[in-house]
Amino acid sequence: MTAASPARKRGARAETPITAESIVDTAFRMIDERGHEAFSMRAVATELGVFPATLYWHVGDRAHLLGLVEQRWVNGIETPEASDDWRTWMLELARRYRAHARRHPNVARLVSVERSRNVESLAIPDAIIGTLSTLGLGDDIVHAYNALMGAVRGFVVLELSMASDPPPPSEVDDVEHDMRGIDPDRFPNISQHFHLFADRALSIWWSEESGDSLDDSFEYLLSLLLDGIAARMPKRRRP
Amino acid sequence: MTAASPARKRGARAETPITAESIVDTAFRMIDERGHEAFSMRAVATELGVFPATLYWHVGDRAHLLGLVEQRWVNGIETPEASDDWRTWMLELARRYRAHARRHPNVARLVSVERSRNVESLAIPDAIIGTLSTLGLGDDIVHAYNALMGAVRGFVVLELSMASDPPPPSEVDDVEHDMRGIDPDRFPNISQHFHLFADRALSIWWSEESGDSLDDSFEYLLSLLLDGIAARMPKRRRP
DNA sequence: ACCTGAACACCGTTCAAGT
DNA sequence: ACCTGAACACCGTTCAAGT
Repeated sequence: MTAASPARKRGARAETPITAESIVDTAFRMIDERGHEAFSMRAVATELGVFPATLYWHVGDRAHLLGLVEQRWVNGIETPEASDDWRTWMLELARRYRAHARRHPNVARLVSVERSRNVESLAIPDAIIGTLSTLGLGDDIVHAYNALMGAVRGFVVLELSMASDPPPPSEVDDVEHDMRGIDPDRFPNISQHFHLFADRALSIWWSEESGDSLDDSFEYLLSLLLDGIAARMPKRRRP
Repeated sequence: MTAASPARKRGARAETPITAESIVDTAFRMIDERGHEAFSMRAVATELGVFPATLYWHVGDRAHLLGLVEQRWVNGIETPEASDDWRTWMLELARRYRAHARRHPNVARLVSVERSRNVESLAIPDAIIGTLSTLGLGDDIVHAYNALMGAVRGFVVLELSMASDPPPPSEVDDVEHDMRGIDPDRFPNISQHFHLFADRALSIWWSEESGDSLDDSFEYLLSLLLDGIAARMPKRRRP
């Protein structure tokens, strides 16, 4: 039986008509549930019961489809309602961003490495710039923006790249063993502070369950960033 | 003529013997010079004049080869000599890291997204922990480490993902046009501050030449991070 | 120990041809 | 306008067989 080929006549329409939306839907779900390795144009087509070429008619090529998946992903992030305190607003946005990324780690990771220029996903940048523009930073506003954006998104990407590329369960003990057995002569400092860093730090990490262990580090990073920006605001400003 | 298949007898040795090192060498160079799309197991094999299976004997599979490429890449970063001022040391390391990444953007980007658990590439983490451990941060040392690591590496990854996935020259004008023509009603803040952000900010970027435009933002980020850590050090410490 | 040669099960993408 | 069916030029990986 040819499960891949839909039992339909040449050129005939599908029972359930294929739309760009249904394709993005399916792609998102496949990546989300089964990881980036499960995603391919052919696999999406098979899942929808059509031939690969059909996708190209509706959404263009693979890169374009991933752009649409990215859009859907960022649209899932709700910008916090305006607040009179810029810090709580920024803090809340950063937390929501990270929470959303951790809710869909496979999607978040794939879209953050494959594409980055998408006019449709500028809602969050715009909101951040809006908030920063009230602080009187002058031309430094662009640096504050880049620093926040790069640090927060970057932190989350790195975190995800560890969490969603876990060693196969069969090897997790080997990795842990390697880590615990690192040469104290080559890596004296890691060895000495191993109890603090073990499975709790970027690059020094192996299990999958320790997912919340970077929560405090993320908060620490945010306080560094926001304190620093606050310190660079002009002392007194007129409304 | 079959340029792909080496003119050699079944089972015969290659003239120039293939080593793991020569394979990593070739893979690094191909990614570096021609981008990640030019890299494949088969392409590396062809370049070396051997059959694909040969690579598997020497370096294992694709993921393992990329791990070796990553090692070679990080080994290219020289840790600064010990300094009595932790800030200048940390600053110098961060600058070298970014400079090295920008020297080999294609490699840096590929290895930072594909693998992240490599016992061989812990030299830099170890050095950072060594420096941080002199500051008296207590258990916060792990958060300082994660914040620095995540922010700095993350910033650079995002920066590279814009620089090394440039729109094809044929489309660069379209992208710029799209950016300049964004709807002021949807994105009022970007529109208002467009002159500051145009081609100088993450997600608001199109050309390839504007590569140095994030230099100042990177320095700004570093000062936020280092100032913040300094402020969290105990006021007076005994030697 | 090291490499060939072939095979397997996939990819993304294009295109003429059908309805 | 929308989809099939087939084709093209690729992948990563495995494995028996050679030297």
